[in-house]
Amino acid sequence: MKKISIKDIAREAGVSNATVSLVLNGKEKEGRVSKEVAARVKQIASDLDYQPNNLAKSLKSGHSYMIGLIVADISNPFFGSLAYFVQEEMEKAGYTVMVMNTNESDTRLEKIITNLSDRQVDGYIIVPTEHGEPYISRLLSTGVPLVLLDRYYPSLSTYNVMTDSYQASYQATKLLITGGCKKMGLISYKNTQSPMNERRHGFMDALQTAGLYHEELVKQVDFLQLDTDIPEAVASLLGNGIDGLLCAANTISSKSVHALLKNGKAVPEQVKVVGFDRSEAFEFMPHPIPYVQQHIEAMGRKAADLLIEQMASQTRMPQTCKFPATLIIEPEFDS
Amino acid sequence: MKKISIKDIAREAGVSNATVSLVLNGKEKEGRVSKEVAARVKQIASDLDYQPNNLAKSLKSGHSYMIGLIVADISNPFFGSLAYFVQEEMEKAGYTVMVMNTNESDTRLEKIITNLSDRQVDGYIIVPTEHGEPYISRLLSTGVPLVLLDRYYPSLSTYNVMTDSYQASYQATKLLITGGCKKMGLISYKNTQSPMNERRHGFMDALQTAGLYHEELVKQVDFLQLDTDIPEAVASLLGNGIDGLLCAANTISSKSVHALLKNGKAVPEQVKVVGFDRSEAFEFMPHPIPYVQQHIEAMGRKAADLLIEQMASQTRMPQTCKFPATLIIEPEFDS
DNA sequence: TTGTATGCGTTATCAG
DNA sequence: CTGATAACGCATACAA
Repeated sequence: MKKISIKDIAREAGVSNATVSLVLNGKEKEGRVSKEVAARVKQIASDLDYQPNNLAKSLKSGHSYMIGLIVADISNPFFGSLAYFVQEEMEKAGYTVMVMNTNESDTRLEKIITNLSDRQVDGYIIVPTEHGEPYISRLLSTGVPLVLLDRYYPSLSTYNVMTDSYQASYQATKLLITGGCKKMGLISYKNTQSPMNERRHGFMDALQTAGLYHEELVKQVDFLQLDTDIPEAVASLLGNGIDGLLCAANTISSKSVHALLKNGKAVPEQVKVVGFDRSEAFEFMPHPIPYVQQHIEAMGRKAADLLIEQMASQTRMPQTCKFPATLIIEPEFDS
Repeated sequence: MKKISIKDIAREAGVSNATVSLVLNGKEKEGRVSKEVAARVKQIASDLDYQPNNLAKSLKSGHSYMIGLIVADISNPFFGSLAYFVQEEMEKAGYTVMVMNTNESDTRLEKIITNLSDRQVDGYIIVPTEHGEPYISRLLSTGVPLVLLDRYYPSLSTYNVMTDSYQASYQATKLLITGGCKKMGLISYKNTQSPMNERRHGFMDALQTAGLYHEELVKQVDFLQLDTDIPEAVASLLGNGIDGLLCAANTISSKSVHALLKNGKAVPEQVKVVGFDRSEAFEFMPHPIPYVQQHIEAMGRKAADLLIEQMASQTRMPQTCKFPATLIIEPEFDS
């Protein structure tokens, strides 16, 4: 079952492969090929079930119509959904999306970039890892179209698409304050990147404005050790007598609430909780947990559009696009 | 910032590109190239930051070291995790994984296959859609290495990797029975493929053996309309007076429990529930929901290994690999 | 209107 | 030990 090429068609049709190429690329309009020949070639191509070799096409044309989407954790539905929308949007523009996974590892990021670059992808949408700046920087200097998603490096002038985490966090914290909390804690990731950082600052600023800030109530947990770090953080916060808690990521929320309940605290009667992004678990709480919702679809599509624009125009106008988050307060659940 | 090629190195080093190619591919051992030349070429290559063009390599060699992983719903953590492990395993063997998403659409499956095939991928791991058989069949006939994951078509002789859904379902149903349930319902997807089908039959057979089967208690809901279909199904089942419920997919479980509670039923006091795969929500129930756990990691790795084996040996020994599921009963949660 | 020749970046064959 | 040269499949400038 050998693959058949333009040559095979040319031989079969008794014309040159140049002619075949013209016909198959719809260039016969330009007064180039006679109707009869065109028809015959097309017929033979479909008879032989001809499939063009895009590798060769890309080699020739210099672009592959593939873009790389590099996410931090493909098993996290947040990134899964993001990937979904990016793919949908890129598909409309005729691009194929290769989804790759770093699992938050810088070395993997480097490898993946090398790999994709070797494969001549036309552009990148990247959720950068914490210390991946050098690799992104190098990529940037090659001039290849690039959009950073969900996080960015302040030191680099890139296209960025993300949630306004500061605003989101500030808003969420204010909800706790207006709800009557006097002593609030935060559990965030041990991560210095933009979103976590902004979430911490939004929290701290909101509290400072209200005169309620306590440094020791800002906890950071390790992405890879949630199961031990979170109960620990919660216990510590309870020791400090908190009556409110902000969880700075979807993966943190449910485990934190779980720990609170284990410690005999009623949520929200004794400790009010607000989270980032929805968790399936929330709707089973007698009093559902409010959360700030990121606009995943909008971000995914925007990132795709910015990339498409770059690839089309071959120019760069770096911009940071921040989407506001929406505070969601679900109705009471009457069981 | 033009890409530099073997030619550039050759010119710089004053040798032919053939020599450069030899050196860069580590073929200098075979008594082919002198040490000095080899060293110089390597030096220049790294100075110029040479990156090989894998497109050209693939064109020449006929394989791309890329494989396509086609999943049904990339935003579902089940497939996200599967993708994670497939990727990890393939990476070890030097392959890059392109993750693609059908969103359960047959036409998209067709498009994706065409697309990947155009790009000369070396193999496929596919979670097939309900009516995608013709496309898989066509692919199979080209002789390209292929593994079906999670689902399969009985009519096709393919490598298949999946959970033993029948056993899982049977086991789960027996748990309900031994728990004292007398009238049990099932909520599954409106889908005729292997896993759903087996889950239905495992359920029915377990009940029939116990003399407790009632045809009207087997419900099917639409993948795209869970929010309306599930409450409806639950209401209907409750109208029939069920005291036990099996949910045939992770996406069904939490919504079903939610609907039960809305209807004023205590879980599990009045209605016992068993699910497929873990849901974050489960651990917040005062009495956690037991579930059958699929071995996602094992399946992902196995699928990858089978594909690697096929690609390496160029031979085919179609086999169906069914992994047993594990019944998980979490400890009571004391809040 | 069609064919010839060339090149994209590699690798492989075969001379030298 | 090394260098031409052909070939992979396709697109295109140029000739005819």
